[in-house]
Amino acid sequence: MASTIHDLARHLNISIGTVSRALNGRADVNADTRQRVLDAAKKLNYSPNQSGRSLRQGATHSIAFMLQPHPGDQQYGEPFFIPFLIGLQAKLAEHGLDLMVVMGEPGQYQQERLRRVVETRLVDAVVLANTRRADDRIDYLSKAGFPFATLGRSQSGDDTYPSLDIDFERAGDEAVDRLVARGHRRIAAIRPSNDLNFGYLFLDGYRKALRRHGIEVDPALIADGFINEAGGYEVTPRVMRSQDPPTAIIFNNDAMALGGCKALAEMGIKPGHDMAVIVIVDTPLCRYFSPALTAFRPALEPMGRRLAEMLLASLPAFAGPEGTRIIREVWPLELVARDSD
Amino acid sequence: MASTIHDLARHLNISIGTVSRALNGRADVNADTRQRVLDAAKKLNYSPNQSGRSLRQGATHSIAFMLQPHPGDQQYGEPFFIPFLIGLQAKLAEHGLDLMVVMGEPGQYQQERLRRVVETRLVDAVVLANTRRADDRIDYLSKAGFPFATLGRSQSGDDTYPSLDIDFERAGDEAVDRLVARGHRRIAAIRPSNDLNFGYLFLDGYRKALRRHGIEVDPALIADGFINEAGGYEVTPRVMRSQDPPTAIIFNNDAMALGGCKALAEMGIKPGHDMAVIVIVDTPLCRYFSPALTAFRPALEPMGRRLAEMLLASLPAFAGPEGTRIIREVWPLELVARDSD
DNA sequence: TGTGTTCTCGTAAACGTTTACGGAAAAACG
DNA sequence: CGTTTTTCCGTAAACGTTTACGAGAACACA
Repeated sequence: MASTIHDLARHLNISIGTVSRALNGRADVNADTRQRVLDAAKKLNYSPNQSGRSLRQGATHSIAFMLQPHPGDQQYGEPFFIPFLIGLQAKLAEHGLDLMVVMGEPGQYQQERLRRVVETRLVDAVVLANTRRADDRIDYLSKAGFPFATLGRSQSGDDTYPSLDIDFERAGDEAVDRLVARGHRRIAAIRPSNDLNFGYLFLDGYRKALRRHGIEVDPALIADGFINEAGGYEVTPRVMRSQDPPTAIIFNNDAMALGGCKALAEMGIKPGHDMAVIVIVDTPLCRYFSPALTAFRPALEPMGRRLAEMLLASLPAFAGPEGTRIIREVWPLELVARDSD
Repeated sequence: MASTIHDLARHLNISIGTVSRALNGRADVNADTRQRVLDAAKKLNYSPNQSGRSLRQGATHSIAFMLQPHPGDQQYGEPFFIPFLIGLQAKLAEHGLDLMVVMGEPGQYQQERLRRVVETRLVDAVVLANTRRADDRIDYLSKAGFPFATLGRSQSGDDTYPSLDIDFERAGDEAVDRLVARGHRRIAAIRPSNDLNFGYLFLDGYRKALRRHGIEVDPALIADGFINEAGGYEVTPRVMRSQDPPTAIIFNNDAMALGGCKALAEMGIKPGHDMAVIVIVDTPLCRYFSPALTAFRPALEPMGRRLAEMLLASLPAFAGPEGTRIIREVWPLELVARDSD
C-alpha cells in the first residue's frame, strides 16, 4: 500500500536521488523527468514517510501545544482554548506543520511531559499556555535552547521568545472606568492567586484606574481564589463581608464569576440589579448565564493565527530574508455589554 | 545537548547494539553493563530520538484525534470533546503513546487531512469523532487497512473497528418517558439533519417510546436544522406553528436548544413554565442557562479512557495474549434533572 | 578432555529520506 | 574542432534507532 521513494525509482528505472530531487522541486532535474516522477508518484499513491524525512532533516514539522487545564476545570472544558487552537492550527497548516496537543491531567504540573517532548525531539517547537508569573517551563525551554512561544506573558520581560497576550491590565482599567462612570465607587476585584500572571496584570490595571479616579484601593475588596467555580463561590462572600460592601465586582475569570454569582444569589443579591458584575474573559458561558454577563472578549481565533506567525518568524527554518525575529504583542479586548452591570 | 546512543557507546566504550539492548531491557545483556548504561544515560541526559525510533520500528507511538468542529460551532468551542480528550490522552499516555489533535477548519470536510495523516505515516492509528451516517472517512480507513476507532457509530454495523457511542436511542426513549409521565402528549423533537448518525438514533428512540405510550408520531413535531444555535433558532418556530402545538420539546444538541429557547422567548414562551425542555447532550452551557436545562449527561472522561483501551486492544502491537479484539460499546447517559421540564 | 549450552556482546544491515559530490553528456563558445 | 560551461543524474553517506546473526568466553556435563 505505502510506496516509497525506492518503488518510484524502480518503477521509472532511475535513481532514488533523482526521484527525491524531482519531488522536492530542486532545479537540477530535467523538466520531463520531473513530470514523469510526479505522474508516477500519483499513480503509485506515494507520500513521503514522515519518520524518514524527520530523521534526515532533523525536523519533525510539528508543533506541540501544551494544554494544562486548571485544577477542577475539567467540567468547563477550557472553552477558551478551542478557538485559539483552531486559529493556531490553521496558520501552521499553511506552512505544512502539524499540531500536537499535549494535555496533562488537570492540576498536575507538566514539566515532565514537556521534558520528554523536547528531549525526544517529538516536535520542532512548543506553544505554552496558562503561563505563570514565574514559569519553570519557560526557564527550562530557554535553558535548553528549544524554540517556543507563549500565550500569555511571564514575569521576566526578557525578549528571547515570542509571546502573545491579552491586555488584562487595560481590561481591568476599562472595567473600572465603566463602573465608575455608572456611579460605582466601591468596586471589588476577584481573581486567581498571584502566580497566574494575568491575575497580577489585571489587578495592576484595576488599581491604576481606581487611583486615577481618586478612589482609594481597599484591600478588603480584593480577593484571591482557586480559578474555578468553587473558588469564586468561596471567595465572593469574603468581599461582601467588608465594612462597606461593594456595589460592583469585577471577576477575572468566567468560572469564578459563575461561582461568585451563585454565592450572591444565596445572599439574595441579584447581579444586574443589586450588584454590577463584569467578567474578564468572556466565554459562551457568560453569554448564556442569566443575567447575561457583561464581559471583555478576546479575538481568540485571530490570536491563534498570529501567535503561529510569530513563532514561525522566530524559527530559522521559516524566518523570512530579514532573519529571525522575536515579537511580543499584547492584544486589546473588546467589551461586550450585556445585562449584569 | 541532545546525546545519542552513539555518545553513550563511546563514553562507555561499548557498542551501540549493547547500549540499545540495555536501554530496552532485553535479556541478553549483563546486569552490570545494563546498570552502567542506565547511569550513563542519566548522566548524559539521553533520550531516544523519536524519528529514529519510529523509522526503524515502523511505528510512531502516537495517535491522531480528528477533531472536526461543526459549521458555525466555533463559538461553542466544542466543550463536549475536551473531557473526552483528557481521558483519551491519559490512557494513551499510560502506554507511552502521544496524542495528536488534527483540527480542520470548521465545516470543511477533512478527508484530505486524513489522507495525509495516514499516508504519511504520521501516526499509528486514528480516532474519529462526529461520525456521520455514511462516513467516507470510515470507508477510506477500512479500505486502507489503517487502524482506527470511532466515537460514535456509523450506519454500517460492521464489526471491523472499535467504536464507542452514547446511547442516543435510549436517551430519546427515556426523555419521552419522563415527559409522558409528567403529563405531556404533544412532544416535539428537534435535531440535526439525518446524516449525523446520532440524530438518527435519537429519533428512533423518540419514536419507539411514543408508540409504546400509544401516542401517534406527528411529523409536524419533528424538525431538522443546522447543529448550532442558529439552527435551533430557525427551526423551533416551525414545530410551534403546528396545528396542535407541543407542550414539550426534546433538543438533540445543546447549541440547538439554546437557539430554540431564544426563539421561544421571543414568542413569549418560558421554558420550565409554558414549555418543558430536555436536551441531549448535556454541557456546562445547559447548567448555567436560565432556566437550567434538564439534560442527559455522558461520562465523557471515562469514555475517553475506554475508547483508548478499545483501540489499543485492536492494535496487534498492544493486544494482550488473547490477540486482537474488536469491541463495540454503547454507554448510557445519566439524566440531570434541572428546571426546564 | 571434548562437546554442548549459556551468557554476553559486537557487527552490520535496515527503516525512508535528503543531499554533497562528482562525472558524463550536452550545449555554448571561441 | 577544442575548450569551457551547463545540464542532468547516479553514488553513497548520513540521520538515530533496533535487531538478526554470529562469535567468543565461560560454564556444565559426560
